[in-house]
Order: sequence, then structure tokens, then C-alpha cells
Amino acid sequence: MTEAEFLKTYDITKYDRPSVTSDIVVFGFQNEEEQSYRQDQKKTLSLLLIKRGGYPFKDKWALPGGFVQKGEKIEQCAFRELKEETGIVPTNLMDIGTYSAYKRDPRGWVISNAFVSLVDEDSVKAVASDDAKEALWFNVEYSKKKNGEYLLELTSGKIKIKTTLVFVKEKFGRTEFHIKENSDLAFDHAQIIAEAVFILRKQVEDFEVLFDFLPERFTLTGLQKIQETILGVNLLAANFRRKVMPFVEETDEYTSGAGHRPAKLFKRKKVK
Amino acid sequence: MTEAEFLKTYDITKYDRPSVTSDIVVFGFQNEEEQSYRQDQKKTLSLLLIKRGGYPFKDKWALPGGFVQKGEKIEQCAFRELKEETGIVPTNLMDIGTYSAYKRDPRGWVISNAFVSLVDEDSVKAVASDDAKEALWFNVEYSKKKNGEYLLELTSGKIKIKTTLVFVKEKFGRTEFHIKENSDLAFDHAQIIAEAVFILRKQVEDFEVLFDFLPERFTLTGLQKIQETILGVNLLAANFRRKVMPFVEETDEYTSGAGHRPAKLFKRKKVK
DNA sequence: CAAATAGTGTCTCTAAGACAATATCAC
DNA sequence: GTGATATTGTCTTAGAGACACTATTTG
Repeated sequence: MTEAEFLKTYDITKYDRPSVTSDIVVFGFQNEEEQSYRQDQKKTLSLLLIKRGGYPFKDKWALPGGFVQKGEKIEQCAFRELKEETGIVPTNLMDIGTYSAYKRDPRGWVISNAFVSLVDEDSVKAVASDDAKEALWFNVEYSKKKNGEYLLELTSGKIKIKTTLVFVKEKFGRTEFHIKENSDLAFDHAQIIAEAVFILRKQVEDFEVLFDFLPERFTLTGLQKIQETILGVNLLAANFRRKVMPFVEETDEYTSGAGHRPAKLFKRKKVK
Repeated sequence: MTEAEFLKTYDITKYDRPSVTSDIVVFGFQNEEEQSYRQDQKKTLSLLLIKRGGYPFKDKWALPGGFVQKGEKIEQCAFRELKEETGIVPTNLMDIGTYSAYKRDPRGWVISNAFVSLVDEDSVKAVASDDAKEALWFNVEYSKKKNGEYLLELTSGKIKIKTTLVFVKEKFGRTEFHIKENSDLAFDHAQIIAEAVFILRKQVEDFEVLFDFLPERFTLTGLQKIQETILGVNLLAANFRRKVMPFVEETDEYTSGAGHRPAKLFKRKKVK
């Protein structure tokens, strides 16, 4: 028998197969209340969720995402689903792992590939809830409690989602959680979100990865604010500049009209 | 309709689904020819491959791995397949990503989850080729050529596998390749192997990740040799010791019988 | 000119790299 | 004792963090 003959008679669909989805953890930046017309606004990390219109988990909040279709790669699926469900056309998609626990979806055997995307202000405004689904940005807050427990709080106006997670282990640079209490998030999405926050934080300490998430041109202060918001720290501008300098190069463009000294726009420097 | 009613009538198997596999890139360390009875042996990075007994890709070399079964997680599948096909019971398995290009498997729509495992000398010796499959350790050599091309050479005795890959992009800390020339490796395994080498190299620069791959007790020189072999560099022992010191703690055990001064065994220090 | 951010200079401290020197075992 | 690795110490240099200071725009 030749390989061609083998393939002609082989039917892969005779065997057990799971359904496969892509789910996207979309992070953005929300402005806090403004202080003065000339002061830059402080930002907090926010997360995009969709209110499920149908079963299962009807009326619960979930990550945008959906089933992978024949012929497309999981990244393409993530791209398509995000566009369909929220109108956002992502410029970046980082694969953060596969969730394959057998009972994670009540509909049956479903394996999910998780992605993280970072979107900017403009895309944020463009979030369109279509007739079927309601999409909202939630403010993300994390707090560590006793005994390896973490409280994840998502807030959007009057809507408050609280989830308690338990630290399981840290391995190969990934932090793993189990859900302890969760009433408003669908599937295992609370776990995916929690783990995504840790992965994102770990990754954006590396400037090269941070740049992969961002537009081509940026100010050094803008860059600093994004890293600060994600990491939840405050850095000194002078030191930050010195540290990024080897990775960026100047352009001859400047910002303007901000009520204070304009900033030079920089772009990423191709190292090596 | 309630959620229970919905689930009773819902049949997920009516929709298109892929088959899903786990494939494992198993790295080990091969001793180079010995110089003197008292000199430590130099090691080179090696890779475990299996000669396929049936179609497709009959008689080609492939990564150990196989189809995910209902009820198991992809990590469990990797564990099971590795044990079944090579006799190795892995102590570590790092998820390195999902390969979902539609035409990557001639049998049909197959998505693969790739893992990296590092095994020590003892497991190396235990590799048992069963009657159906031949398992062999290949010496791994990488060389960079012009125009972003890389030559991957796998050698085991007289068997030589040569593959040419083209650098596509580096994004989110991952280096992506396409296969340019490949005649002896099955599926897209040449690509998975090439990308796995880069991921492993990047990851083991971090001591915490390196420890996740290793047994509980080790000598500092042993640790250094492993990092050196993977990264393909030579480090000064004095500096290496100072650098790892914050991550390890002494035990009161020593090595012996090596023909030279014994080394203290260390273990990982739980930081925070 | 006042308020805000943009950007520079300098000091200190720590960590990384190079290299020299000493310690200890098995044969 | 010899030949190998194990381990310690010291010098130099590069980089991170703290902080003071200057520059520039818009209302």
C-alpha cells in the first residue's frame, strides 16, 4: 500500500475529537477621573467582557471567543471572533496557552486556546455591542489575601464581579490558579483571566515584548505609563529613559497641544 | 427553556471539529568522547525522535506524541504518549504552543499542542524501542546561514537529518520559522523542533525555569554545565556561583568518587 | 508667568565579568 | 604527589535606582 492509498481509505473522523475554541483576554486602559485640563490622566488596566445572550451561562460574563472553523488557524479564529463580537480589529495577539480540562464546558469536550491582546484608546471607543451581545470594559483590580488566595474584582459602573482564586503553583514562568468562588463569569474564564494578568505582567517587563503590543510610534512617557499601569508600579522617568534608550530611536516628530512641553516621538530600534 | 433543557438537546458533535494531538520535544544530554578517567565529560544537547512504522510519513522521523483522548488534558496525553512510545516517564513538561495550520497533517484537520521535556542520563539509557517503533537520540546542531536561514542538523551514528529553516519573525518572545528544505522529518516537526530550541534557550536563562526542569538536588557545576550546554556558551564558574547563590541553598550532602575534589549538593531555595 | 510634562546630569550601590589563588579528593 | 574539579576572593566595569536640576509648551 502506498501513502496515497492509505490516505484515501483513512477516515480521521471515526475517532473521538474535541471541539476547539479561541478565547481572547483583551486588556485596555481606562482613564481615571481628570484633575486639571493640563495634567495627564492616570490610567488603570481594564478588561473587555461580553454578556452571554444564550445558553450555557446565559447572562453571565465571558471572554470574547468562539469555535475554530475548518481551514483557519487558532490565531485567525481569535482575530475573527474578536472582530465579530466586539468590532475590535486586534493589532496584536499573544498566545498564552491551552485549557483542556475535560469538564470545563457543560456542552461537551471543548479545548480552548487563550490569547491576550492589548488595545489602545481609539479601539476602546469603537467597542460596539451588537444586538445580540453586550460588550463592556471592566476595571481590573487584584488583591492578595491570606493562604495563597487572590481576589479578582472587575468593575464597570454599578456592575461588580468578584472572584476568589487559589494559587496552585508557579512552573515554567506561568502562575496557575484554581477557581474557589465564582458566580458571574462563564466557564473557567475567571482562571484564564487571572493567569493572563500574571503572564502579561511577566512578559511586559521585557521591552521587546512590550513593543510587540504597541503602535509604531510612541513617547517615552507614554511607554512608561503603559508599563507602569500593567505592572502596577511607579518608576522614575530619568531611570526609565536610560533603560529603554538602547531599544528605541528618535524620530523627528513631536506631540503638541497638551498644555505643556511637547514630547519627541520614538520608534523601536531593531537590535542586531 | 432552562440551561438543563438546552444542554439536553444540544449536540456539539454536529459541528466541524479537528483532531487534537500532543507532541513532545524531548531534550537530553549526550556525552562526548572521554578524554581522561578523571576529567568530567563534555555534553551536547540531544533530541529524541521516533521512526514512524506506518503511514503517513512511513519510515520518516517524528516527535513522540499522539491523539488526545476523551477525558484527559493535553498534558496528560503528552505524558501518556511519551511513556507508551519511549518508556520515559517525564518529570517535567513545558507547554510551548499550538500548531494549527490547516494542512499540517495529510490525514485531515489536526491541531497539535507542543511540549518540551528535559530528561537526565538515567532516562536516556532507559529509552526502549518497542517492536513497532524505533526510538533514537540525535545530536542537535544549529548553524546560522545567510538571509535568515538556519541549518538544523540531527545526527545519530550514521543517520544524518538535515533541515533548512527560514526565520519568519520574533514576536512575544517566540521565534517563528518556516521549513524550507526537509526530507526526513514527518509533518511540521522540523518547525516545532527549531522553535522549541529557541524557546528552551530563552527560558533556561531564568534560573527558576531551569530548576523546574531539574531534579531536586544538584551540584553547582552540574547546573552550570546544563545551562551552558543548552545555551551553547561557556561561563566562568566563579561568576556563575555568585549569580545562582540567591536561588539555591546548601544541603549537607556531597558527591564522591569522581577522581577529584567532591562537590556539595545544593537544592532550590524557595524565594518568598 | 504658572502649571504641567520633557529631558539631563550626577551620585551611589549592586551585580556581572575577568582572573588569580586556594582547597580537596582519587588514583 | 598529580591532575582534575571545587570554591573563595578581588578588581573593574556596567547598569539600576534616587534625586536634583533645567527646558519647553499652552492657557
